[in-house]
Amino acid sequence: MGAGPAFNPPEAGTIRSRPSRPPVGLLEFRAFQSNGNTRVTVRTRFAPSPTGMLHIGGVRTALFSWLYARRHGGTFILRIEDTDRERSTDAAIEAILDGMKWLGLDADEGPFYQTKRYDRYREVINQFLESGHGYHCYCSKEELDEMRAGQMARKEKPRYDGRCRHRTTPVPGVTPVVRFRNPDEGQVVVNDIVHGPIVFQSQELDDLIILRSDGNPTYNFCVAVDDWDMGITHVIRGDDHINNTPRQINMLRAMGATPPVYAHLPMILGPDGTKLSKRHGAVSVLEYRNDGYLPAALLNYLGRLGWSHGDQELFSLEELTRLFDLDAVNKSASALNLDKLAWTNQQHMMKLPGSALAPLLAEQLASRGIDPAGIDLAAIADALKERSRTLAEMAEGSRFFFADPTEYEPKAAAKNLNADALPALLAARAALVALGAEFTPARIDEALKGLAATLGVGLGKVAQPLRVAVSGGGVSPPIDATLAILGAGTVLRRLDRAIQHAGS
RNA sequence: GCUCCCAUCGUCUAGAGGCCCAGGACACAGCCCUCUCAAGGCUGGUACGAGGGUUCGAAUCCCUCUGGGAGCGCCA
Repeated sequence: MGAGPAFNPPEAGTIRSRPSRPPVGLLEFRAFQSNGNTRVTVRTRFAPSPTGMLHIGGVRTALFSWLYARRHGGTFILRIEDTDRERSTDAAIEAILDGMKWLGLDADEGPFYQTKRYDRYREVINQFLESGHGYHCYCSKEELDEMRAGQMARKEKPRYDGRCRHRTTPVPGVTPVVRFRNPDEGQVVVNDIVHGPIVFQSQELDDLIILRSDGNPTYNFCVAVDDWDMGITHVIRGDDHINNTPRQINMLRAMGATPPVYAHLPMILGPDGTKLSKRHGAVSVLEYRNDGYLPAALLNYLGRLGWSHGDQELFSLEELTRLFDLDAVNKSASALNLDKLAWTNQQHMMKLPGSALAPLLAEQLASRGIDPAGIDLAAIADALKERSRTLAEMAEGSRFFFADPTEYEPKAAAKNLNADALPALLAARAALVALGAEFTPARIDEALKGLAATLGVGLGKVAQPLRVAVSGGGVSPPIDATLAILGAGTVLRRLDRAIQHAGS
C-alpha cells in the first residue's frame, strides 16, 4: 500500500495502561476542565477507504471535518482505511491525496495507513481474547450463509447467533476468525451532535468478526482502535455509519476507552434525488478541476449542502472556517444542484482579479492545444469572468482571441457583415487606425461612440459589425476591451477580411 | 423482514410556539439597464407529506400513518 507513516500511539503498551481520557460530554465538549486550565483540543479525522475514487460525498465529509478542526483550533487527521486488501489500490490512494491537495484540505497528521498498524490491532485482539471480549469462531461461510437464509425465511433480522460463543475446543483443520462478544443486554446510546441521542438495544447487536481467518482485521474494529489511539474527539462521517456506531462504542468500552462525540452527516444525492452514481456526481473530484471549477467555489457549494448560516450563500474559505459549526448541520439528505454549483463558481471567479485567473485559464487552454503566447490572459479573464460559469467555459469563450476566424457564424454575418454595414466598417477602420499607438479601451470607446454619433446611428450599428468581424460571431466581451486585447494589428487584419466579405 | 435515520418551493435552505396566509438562493418567466452576451436591479409563480392531539395560538412540541433512505458481509 501507500508509503506513509504508521501511527504510533504515544504509549504502545497495553490498553489498560493507557491513561484514561476525561469524559467528553455531548455538547459541552469544547472546554471542559480537568485540572483548572486544561482545554481539550478538537481532533477530527477523515478516513476514506481507497477502493474507489474520492467523490463529492467524501469531499463534503472531509470538508466538514476539516472545517470543524480549523474552527476550533484543533487537529485534522487523514487516515487511509485500506484493510480490504482485495479492493484497495495505490491509484485510489493517489487520487484521494491529489484531490485533498487540490482542494487545500491539508491534514495536520497523516496520512496514516491501517495496513501499517497490524501489530497494534493484533495486540488488542489478543487482549480481547484474554479478557473474554473476543472469542474464536469456527463457522464456515457456508454454515453462516445457511444460518442467514433460515433467518430471512423466518423474517428475522439476519445475525450471527453466537453458536461458537462457548466453544472451548478448536475444530481441526479450520483457521478460526475472532469475533467480538457484544453485551447481551442493556442499551447503547450514541451521542450524536446532529441527530441527538440515538438508542440501540444491545440485543440487536450480534457478535461481529474482528479478525478474518486470513489474519486481516476488519473495519469496525480498526476504526475503534484507531479513533482511540489517535485521540479523535469528534467522529464526523456519513450517516450510513450510524448503525455501525453502537458496535464501535462497545469495542471502545471493551478497550477501556471513552467514546468520542459523533456527528453523522446526511447523504448527498444525485441531481435526480436518487443515490449518487457514476452518472451523477460520483466521479473523482479531480474531474471538477478539469471542468474548470475553483476549489474555493466547490467547497463553498459543498459547505452549503447540509449546512447553512442564515441566508448567506457565498462564503470565502476564511468565512467558512470562521462560521462553520456542527450545530447548524442539517439532518436530511440533499440533492446535488449542478446549476447552483456553476453559479457559485461564477460568483467566485467574479471576485478574483484576472491575474489570479490567468494561470488557471492557461491550463484550460493548454488542454485544448491552444498556445496563448503573447496575449494578455489576465485581461481576457477579467473580460470573461462574468460571462463564464467555469474556467472551461471561459476557455471556450476566449478561443477567438488566439486565432483569426476561419469562417463567420452565418446568421451573425448575414446581419452584420453586409453591404449596409460596409460604411460603418470602413469608417471604423479609419477611426481605429487614427488611434495609432493609443489602442486602449478608453480611446477605442471614445472613437467608436464619436463615430456612431457622426454617422447618426446607435453604437450597436458600429460595434456589432466589428464584433462579428473580429470574433467571427455575435457574442464577445464589450467591443472596446475586446479590440484592445486583440491589439491594433490583429484587429485591422481581421477587419480587412471582414470588409472584403461584406463587400462581396 | 428486522433495526436505525429522515420529511418546508423543482433543487439548496431560513425558520428553534405568536415577528410566517412562510423568507433567501439556484433554476424558470417578464421588465429595466445595455454595443452582443453576460453581470446587475426589479417583478412573478410554486412549498410546511397526511391525520390526530397539546396550546389562546403550531411549519415549529407529541402520537399514528404515509413516503424516502441506510444498515443487517470473513466490504468499508
